[in-house]
Amino acid sequence: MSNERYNARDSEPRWQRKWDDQQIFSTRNDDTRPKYYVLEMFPYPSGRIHMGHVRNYTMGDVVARYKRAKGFNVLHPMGWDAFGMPAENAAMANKVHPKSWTYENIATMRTQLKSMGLSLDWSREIATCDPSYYKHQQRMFLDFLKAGLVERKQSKVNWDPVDQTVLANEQVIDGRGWRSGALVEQRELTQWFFKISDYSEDLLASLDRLDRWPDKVRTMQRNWIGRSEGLLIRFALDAANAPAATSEIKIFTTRPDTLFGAKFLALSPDHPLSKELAKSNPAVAAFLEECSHTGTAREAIETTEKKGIDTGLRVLHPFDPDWKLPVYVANFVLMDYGTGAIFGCPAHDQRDLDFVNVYGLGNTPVVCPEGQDPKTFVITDTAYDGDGRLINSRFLDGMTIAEATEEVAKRLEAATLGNAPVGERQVNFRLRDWGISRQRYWGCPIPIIHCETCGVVPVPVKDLPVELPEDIEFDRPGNPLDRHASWKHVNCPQCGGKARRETDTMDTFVDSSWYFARFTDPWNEDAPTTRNVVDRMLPVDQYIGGIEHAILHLLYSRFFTRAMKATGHIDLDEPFDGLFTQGMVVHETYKSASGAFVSPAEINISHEGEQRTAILLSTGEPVTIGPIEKMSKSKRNTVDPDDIIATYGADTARWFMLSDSPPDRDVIWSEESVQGASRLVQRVWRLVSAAAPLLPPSGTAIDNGNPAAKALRTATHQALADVSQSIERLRFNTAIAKIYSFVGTLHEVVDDPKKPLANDAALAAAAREAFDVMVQLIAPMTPHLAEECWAALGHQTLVSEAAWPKLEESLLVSDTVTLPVQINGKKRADITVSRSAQNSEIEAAVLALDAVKSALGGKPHKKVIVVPQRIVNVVA
RNA sequence: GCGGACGUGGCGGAACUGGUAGACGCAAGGGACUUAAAAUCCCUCGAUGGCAACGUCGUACGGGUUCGAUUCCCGUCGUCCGCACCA
Repeated sequence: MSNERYNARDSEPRWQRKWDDQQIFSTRNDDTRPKYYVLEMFPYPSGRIHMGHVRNYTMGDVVARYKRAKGFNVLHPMGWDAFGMPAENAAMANKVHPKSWTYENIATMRTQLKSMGLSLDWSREIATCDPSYYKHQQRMFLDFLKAGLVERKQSKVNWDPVDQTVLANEQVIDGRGWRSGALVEQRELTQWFFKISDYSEDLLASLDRLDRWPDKVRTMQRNWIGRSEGLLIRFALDAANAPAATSEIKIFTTRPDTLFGAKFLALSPDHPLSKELAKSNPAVAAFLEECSHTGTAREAIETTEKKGIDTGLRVLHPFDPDWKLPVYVANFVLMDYGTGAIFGCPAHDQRDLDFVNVYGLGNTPVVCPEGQDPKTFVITDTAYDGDGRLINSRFLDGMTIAEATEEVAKRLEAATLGNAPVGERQVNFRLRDWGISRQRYWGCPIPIIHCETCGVVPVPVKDLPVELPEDIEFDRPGNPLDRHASWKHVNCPQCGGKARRETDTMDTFVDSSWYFARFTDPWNEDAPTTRNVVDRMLPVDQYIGGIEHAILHLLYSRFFTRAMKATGHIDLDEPFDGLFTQGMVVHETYKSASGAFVSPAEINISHEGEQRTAILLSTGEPVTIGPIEKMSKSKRNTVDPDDIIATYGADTARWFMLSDSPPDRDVIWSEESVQGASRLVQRVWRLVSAAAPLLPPSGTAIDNGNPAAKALRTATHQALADVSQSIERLRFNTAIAKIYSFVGTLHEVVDDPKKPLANDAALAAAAREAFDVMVQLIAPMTPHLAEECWAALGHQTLVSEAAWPKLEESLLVSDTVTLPVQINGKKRADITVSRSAQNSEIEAAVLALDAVKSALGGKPHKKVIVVPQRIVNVVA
């Protein structure tokens, strides 16, 4: 065999140039073949690509290359999610302009991505920070505004004191900013909102149809949208001490059946009535003040006791005007869910029970578990929220929860208070509107002008884009746009008078909510989309990215697509037909004796039997091998893709990323496994080099009558079938395993000491087919190696442009089939029978087997189960 | 607390809708080639008993359904993820 090693460093740039020169990956919008849109979540240009990118883009590239070979018009673009805080932080720290910082990073990362050999259409590259992109985003903002999908309102917002900006609910994790990690504060600000809640019902219901999404993501979105059905009940205030302007309190409940167990009503501290009462009641005012200091962090919520204050108000029970309930303000009632007020049924709600146990209001059980004697059913410290039948509830007694719920709803719908019904069925959602205002410079300006006389005035479309000024200072915290000397001072487009620009910019999640649509025609300067193009190229057929976007980005994009539909920019509801969430790249951690983390490049690992020990290369001191964790700079367990590509080549990195773990699970990066991948690359090259001179031209007729040739063909087409199916299902690790096996088979053929390839024309012809197919099978994963092998096999074309081999299914079916024979479920023998054998024939043949006879020991068998083409089981 | 996923050799993992458990890779051990090393090639590799043929056990644990269970059902334990005072 050839001793010449495959030289990735020489080969890879050569093939990349060739693909580039021939523009084979640029996609034409007028191509009439069926389209297939493959998209990986576009990167934030942080500086350099990391292994997570390598994994993500390799997976997408395999799908893109495979679908291209299968004859689809594949759209596989790349761009940059280029606005965001880090650019401003860099500006503050290093005195570089966010724009130049961003574009320099893009240039670096583009070069890195190109060195991976991705089949991307770079002619469609976009950066969201480019005015040619955000111009259209501003246009859509104005369209959404006109369509009533944008709202400006004062609201309590999550304020990140470190980044000095507002955060959406989705961006607050455990009470902390998702980026800064700072404890989030509550502030009252006037903000722009996208009315995502208009689509709550649709966003929820449509999840059922997204059957090519992971269940996990759908479940997370369902929980986030949080639909619950219940009853809105209006409680009349006891006129004796009701405030002048108020005669009722509205509450929302999902348990109207427990109405006879009510002990109190409770208002949120933020409820308008609470605030009203505070004006004349110092005790209430003091309580509200106390509540405003309670944190929103999870720990604060868990440890805060249930507290309240009796307002002195009383309400009348809807079914009994003589039954009066006290009205409290309570710290555990949320203003932004339901009506901001509840009725408390302590026996069947733990929070209510904790509350009454503090204030001594008692409880009355009204739902009794089946089989329990109502007379002995007592609630003390644990509320009962299970099934049962109603007790202590007058006309509801004996009903199930569902029956009682329905009965209460019916009666209260029929009853009136003033001239409106007392009860009203209502559906509530947890999902809030999406606050998009950010007090930052490096974002898309909100195209609005505030005029003293005209109020809020949209920037006329002809004046778009509203461009960011470039002369900007980052010497102080806060929004630099607001401090700019001239930028915000403009004339009102309506009256011409003095006016002020909106200085807030949009949340960067707006930028990424429609980029997939822009990729379909990034050249259109007049509109965000070109309708006859976007409607044909979308939806994205396969979207690939990290699970961390399960709610934020994926929910926003689903909303944005609907809003674009409502404003005529697209005809589509769901942007992503198939979604795949890939796992992380993780690595061992290492610590020196001093306890500091050490990077993998600084150490050497040696084996003593199964023991692994590590030492520091520089000093020889021992290093502790720590747990496997997500690659991160702080743990110093990162591996730079550039180093790997320089040492082993992009194909090795790609192959490794696909091989070890299922793509949705974490993959452990290890030096040994990378070397395994590298071995495969070299092995394929050696094999092809050795075989090429012995093979007849492609297309040479094969004599299937030759048993060795037939066997090889069967192996070839089995591999083709298995690998194709694995790629279709995104099971890259099993595709890789099949390729390893098939390469092993080819190795046996080439390495056979009898050298039949040189002497057996039929086998050589079958081997030609086998090698051609093998190279095509590896082409989506290791495209450079595949091109090199394809050329070595005498092809004048590019394997990247070759059609996927045609499967000959007849080769996969043999005349005979070997069935395992079990006795009582344990395998004892094999039997080879004709494929068309009748069950009775098989049964007789099996019973005649020596192994079966001896296992039965002369005793009769009970029965024989024959599963055709699968297995035979003898029941003794 | 609620919801979801998962638990298979020394390790990553495979096993289509219940049908030969451990494919493929990594690590390890033995051997060939070499002056030597690297590279490459061959063999072994779940546990246990046996010289061997072969047998027994084995997919977190305990039950169940079935001719047959890693797969389905019930319970227990553990790990991970998401949400969380949502009425």
